[in-house]
Amino acid sequence: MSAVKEEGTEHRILEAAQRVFTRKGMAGARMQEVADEAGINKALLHYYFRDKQRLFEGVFKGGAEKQFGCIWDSLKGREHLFEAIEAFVAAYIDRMVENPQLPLFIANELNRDPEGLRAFIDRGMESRQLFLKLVADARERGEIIDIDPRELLVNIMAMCAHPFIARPMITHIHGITDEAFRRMIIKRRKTVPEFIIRSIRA
Amino acid sequence: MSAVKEEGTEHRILEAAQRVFTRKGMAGARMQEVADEAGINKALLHYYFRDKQRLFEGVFKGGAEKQFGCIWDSLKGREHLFEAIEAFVAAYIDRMVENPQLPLFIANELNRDPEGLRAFIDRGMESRQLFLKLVADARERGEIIDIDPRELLVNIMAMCAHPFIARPMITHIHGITDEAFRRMIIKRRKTVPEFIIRSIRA
DNA sequence: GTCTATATGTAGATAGAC
DNA sequence: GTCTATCTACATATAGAC
Repeated sequence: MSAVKEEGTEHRILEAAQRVFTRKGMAGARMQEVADEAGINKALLHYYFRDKQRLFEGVFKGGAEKQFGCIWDSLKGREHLFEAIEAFVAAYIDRMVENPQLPLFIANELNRDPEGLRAFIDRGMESRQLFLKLVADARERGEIIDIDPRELLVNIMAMCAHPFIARPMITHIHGITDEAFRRMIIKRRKTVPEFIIRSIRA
Repeated sequence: MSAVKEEGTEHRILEAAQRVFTRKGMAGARMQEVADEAGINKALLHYYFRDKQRLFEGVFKGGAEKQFGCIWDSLKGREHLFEAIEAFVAAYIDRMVENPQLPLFIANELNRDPEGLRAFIDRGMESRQLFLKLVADARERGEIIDIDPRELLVNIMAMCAHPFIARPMITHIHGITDEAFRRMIIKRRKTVPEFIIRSIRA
């Protein structure tokens, strides 16, 4: 029983911490709130994760890093640019739907400590190379116009991530409910790749 | 001299506070840091702005709200969609260049307290209406394809704001310097409207 | 492994001299 | 208007019982 319980508690802590950290950010998060949400007390938090920084890293390694990793992985093995874009956008949006606070959380922590999360970013390097190659190939075949591939990647990620980052602004200014927002996001799995490909097709 | 000095100090405080708040967010910002950066001490901060919350509001009213306001204003008086998009993107990027931390700051505070900043968002309502009308007109004239105008607006804002929000990620993953980043942003004043218009042109 | 109680540090805010 | 010194509150972290 003890082994099971240990895993169970640690897991509950990590899930609670992920929620609190992504809601409030590193600075705004309270250990007490994490403890409450995990159904334990503060002391036990420190028992499992010596201090706040290590708890944060525990969340990041297990959660955010893995989620973003599998977005990049969606590019692996693709041979055609358009197909790669569709897969990437779908993977990106699906992960964000699972954890809508993630993009803002990442943006904040990357801004707070750019060096600390270098390993996280580096995970995407290989896929970035593949993406650049797919763009170059498509360009050579005359399928797309001449465009800076780095800018293209920025645009793609912008259209995937931004709705989640600016969600309160979007729902308010367009006067839509959370449910309507969700439907809009689902639609974007299709409309975003279309939007991008229309723009770059030769 | 005293009147001048009062204005001078209050102004220096607001500028310092804007920098610290946008760097660290509301929760992460320290009154001490604001005081240091303004070249005064904490007590004087509280003399000018009773507490942290009011200091925050002082910064927001005078700075962020005004800056975003003039982005929306760039749409006023436009009669053609493409021209409006070009003006909007240029205004958006120019304001962000002046204050690169602003988008992340806004995103955070909107997320923290959606109701509190309602007035801020509402400032854009009028221009939003105009934008929707310009899209409808262009659609009627058969100049653009059939697209959800709200999604279009989301895409435009995404491409303007996201580079600033994800800046550490972009510079690191593409291995570019801050100077190269700046050049990329300047280029985007032109390339983003082109990208968008290519995508929606009938 | 989990709790209660407590120590320690720090940030926001005030008092009061000049 | 500006400062030094101080109070208070709260968050992180630890000690120690069970």
